Amino acid sequence: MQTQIQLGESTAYIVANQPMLFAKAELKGPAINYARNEEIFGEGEAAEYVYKVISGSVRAFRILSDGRRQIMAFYMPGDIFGVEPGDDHVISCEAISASTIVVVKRATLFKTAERDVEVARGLLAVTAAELRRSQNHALLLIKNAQERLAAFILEMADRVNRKGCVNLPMSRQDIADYLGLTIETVSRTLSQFAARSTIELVASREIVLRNRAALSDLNS
Amino acid sequence: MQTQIQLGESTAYIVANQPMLFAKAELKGPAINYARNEEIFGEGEAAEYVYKVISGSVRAFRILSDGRRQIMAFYMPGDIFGVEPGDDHVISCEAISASTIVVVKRATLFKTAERDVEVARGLLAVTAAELRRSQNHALLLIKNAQERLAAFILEMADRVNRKGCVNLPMSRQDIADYLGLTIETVSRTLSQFAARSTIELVASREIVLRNRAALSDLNS
DNA sequence: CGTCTTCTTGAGCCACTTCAAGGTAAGTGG
DNA sequence: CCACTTACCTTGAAGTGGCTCAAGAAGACG
Repeated sequence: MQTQIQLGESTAYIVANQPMLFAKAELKGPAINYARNEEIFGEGEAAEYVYKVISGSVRAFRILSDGRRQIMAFYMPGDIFGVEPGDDHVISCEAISASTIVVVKRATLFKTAERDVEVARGLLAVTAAELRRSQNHALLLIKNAQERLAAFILEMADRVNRKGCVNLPMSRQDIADYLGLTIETVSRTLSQFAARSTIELVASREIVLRNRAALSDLNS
Repeated sequence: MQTQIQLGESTAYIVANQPMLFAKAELKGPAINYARNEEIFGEGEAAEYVYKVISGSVRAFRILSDGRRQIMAFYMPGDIFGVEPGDDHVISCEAISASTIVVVKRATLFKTAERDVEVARGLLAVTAAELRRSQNHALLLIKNAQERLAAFILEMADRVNRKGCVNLPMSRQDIADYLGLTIETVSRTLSQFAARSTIELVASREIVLRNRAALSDLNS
């Protein structure tokens, strides 16, 4: 099993054993269902669990004092999240759509890592993948609107690809908060892409890539 | 020993054993001197070593195809850098000023981590600290120019504080590339802060904080 | 069918960028 | 020690990309 990580225009694969974290019998936990927009954990709460998306999707975010929201990441089926360095969560997570999520006690995981090298490696791999993701995100935030959306569409196409049709679980507001733009700019830029046949807006949350090269060019 | 990490307005301490990574006899490596602007490693190179700043300072950055540069982090004495998940560096590092840096073979470190839980924990702590740093950086990039500079000054004040006088090793261009602004906006904003006595510009790279509360207010 | 949410589109505005010029500091060679 | 060079920093004026404000369209759902 491999974990895919975006590196600018190229795509690198690191042999990550993240799934192993949840493969060991002792690390199996219950699957929990979350409703649309339900909070999974909030900023400031004790980080008691580690999570894995089975179905649905999740947004991880932070809120500034004046209400601005920065979405740090989206998690799709197969992704692990909630691994944080400190004892408390500094980010919040919510289900974007109705989701099934496996939870594992963090303490158990860390204790197992002390004696099981595989689990320790897995923990490091998860954290490292998260770091890479965050660094790519920071790189995205210095680009202009078109470039940000191109990067976003390509990222999503890689992650939820179904025969060329990209199905977005999140709203325009979620996309805007992820890309550091306003909802209007997101909408306008997608319309521009559609106007020049770079993409096709089948539905507001369903995109077909018509000209991947044009998007890649924008993705520096 | 503890590692300090910025979390918006509050400051959290995690019991990180990063120094342990370099405390073990077997992990000691040679100290190397780098000249101003000398490359320590470049994007695409094999990640053979892990580094620790003894004196001087370092910038870690990525370059987009059109030449835009994003500085991901600055490293000061005591900071460890170069720990990357993959086998190749995806970022580049250069000495900002003449610097002394200890280097340790990555392979040795990873091998030691297999049997020494302390070292494994240290590796995880370094990576996690880097993740936190990167996430805070991403949060910074959605703010306006004043807020970004306030955050930057406070971060530097915490890291290189010498009796209220903050000595910046990096140029305005470095600051601009770190904050996702232009050099002119950085200069103008600092002048604004000085005009309203929030800071004092003793020299272009020497700042005295006159009104920390005003900066904290801007730092959400 | 009506209500609520989400998305799109338009017009004007503003924060930051771009372009341009001048100032300051440090180093160098005569 | 001083002219000269070079790198770096500051400030001004004009331009612009994305934001704000506003209104309407398209879905989703009971």
